[in-house]
Amino acid sequence: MNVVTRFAPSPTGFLHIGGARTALFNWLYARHTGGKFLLRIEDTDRKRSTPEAIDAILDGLSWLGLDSDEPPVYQFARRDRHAEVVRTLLETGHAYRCYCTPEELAEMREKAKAEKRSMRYDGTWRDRDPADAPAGIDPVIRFRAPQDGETIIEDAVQGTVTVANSELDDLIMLRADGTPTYMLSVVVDDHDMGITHAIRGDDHLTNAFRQTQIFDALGWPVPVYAHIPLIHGADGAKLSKRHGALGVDAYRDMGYLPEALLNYLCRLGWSHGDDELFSMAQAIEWFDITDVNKGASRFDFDRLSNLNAKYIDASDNARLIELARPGIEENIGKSLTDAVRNRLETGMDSLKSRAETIPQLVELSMFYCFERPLSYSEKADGILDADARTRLGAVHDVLSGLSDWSQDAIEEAVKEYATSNGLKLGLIAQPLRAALTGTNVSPGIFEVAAVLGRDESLGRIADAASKA
RNA sequence: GACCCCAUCGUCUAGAGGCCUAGGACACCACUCUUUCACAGUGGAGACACGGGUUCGACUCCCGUUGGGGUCGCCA
Repeated sequence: MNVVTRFAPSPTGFLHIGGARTALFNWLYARHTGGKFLLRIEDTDRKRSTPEAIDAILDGLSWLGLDSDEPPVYQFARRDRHAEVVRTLLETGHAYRCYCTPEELAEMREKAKAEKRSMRYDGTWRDRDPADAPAGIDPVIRFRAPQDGETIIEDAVQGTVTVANSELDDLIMLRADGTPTYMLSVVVDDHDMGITHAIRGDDHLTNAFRQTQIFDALGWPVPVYAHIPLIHGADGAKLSKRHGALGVDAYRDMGYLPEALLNYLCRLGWSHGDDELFSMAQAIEWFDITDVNKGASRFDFDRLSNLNAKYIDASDNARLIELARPGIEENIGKSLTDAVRNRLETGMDSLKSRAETIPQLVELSMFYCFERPLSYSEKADGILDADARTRLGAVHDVLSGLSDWSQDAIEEAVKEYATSNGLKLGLIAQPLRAALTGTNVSPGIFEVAAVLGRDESLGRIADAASKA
């Protein structure tokens, strides 16, 4: 079988993290099987669908590299086809017109709630004579659902799930204004697009029963359903903005790399033995939809950050500088000079192993970018007491005499000075760090001095030595 | 409330009846490395929700309880 999967978001907001994972699993499964991955924008709700949301979703997918094999299908554009299918259903007796008003339905709902039942359309118009139709009311068209027996779905993730048909009511397929509803459109589009596997969130599980019934009424084959568990927040409750239900663009802005997010998302509800860090190429090779877990998992920023740190460390320096540049330039209020860029390029190797996110990388890099005189952090300020400043003055003199400004030469000179004066290296290294970086946290101080260059280093040391 | 689904360390998970003295990763704690901070390395603490079955033997199978989640729109 040629596998065809799809991601079918409704464009009512950004591409959130759960949607991203749904897209990822569909994409992985299609790539794994050599099938196709399609995209369908479910924009039949005209009131809530926006072009901005469509762009946000498309941007999010492309940032993650979840490319679809064909241009997206816009569901609303297919409304005539949907209406046509409803007409067929009407002709074959699988559908009927219902003249209940929204108010009457609301009443029904209220009553059901009061009686602690779930709301089910009572079938008022199911077998009623169309001649009874009240004037002036545009009817909706409902599906004539089977009332006896049960509907079974063989879910690739959830297993066999059965529900009594008496639990399901006659859903609306065509609204009073003639537009199709989701339940009908999905069935028609999945069929017409040749979808073989519908991989989607767990929240659609109950919809699968009704969609199965519609497929059956139409005599169409039902796709393989795979309902993947939802992602919860850190507290186990539904994902809210507070704990991660953000658009993928927010993760980009927070400084996460797409490959880190992808790797993390893969491990939420799916695993390949003990493998934690792997490429999408490996995931494609390993992924199978039947290996997805049934239980919901919680979103954990710590794990994402940990993964992100590894991907940052593995990224090439030019890319990291580009990613950090906007943040750096905002801090220094101007664009990067070549001199600064050079420092970043040589210093990046030891900078990047310290950062979990791009903003952290920016923060760690700033001391290479600021111009003299540096401002000192509270801790750096504390380190630079009178004694330290005196020692710095002496170190300045020693280093001024160096003919070779290499990391090794600087280290050797400083160490020699320390030993000959009976000073612990820390008493010099820490003030040196404060002087050169304005902070108390940085890569190795001799490396920093080497990267900064002779003039800049000496200048910064002199600044600190003479500071008030 | 009704229906459906789920249940291994705090979190993500490995585990397809004996391989389990339940493994790995994140987080946490200690130590090593680094006279900083990280990275890395070593070690530690930490779980099969509960109760019944089935079986010679259950984390693994069945039932129930509890807990969690989803759905119940002329939204998708």
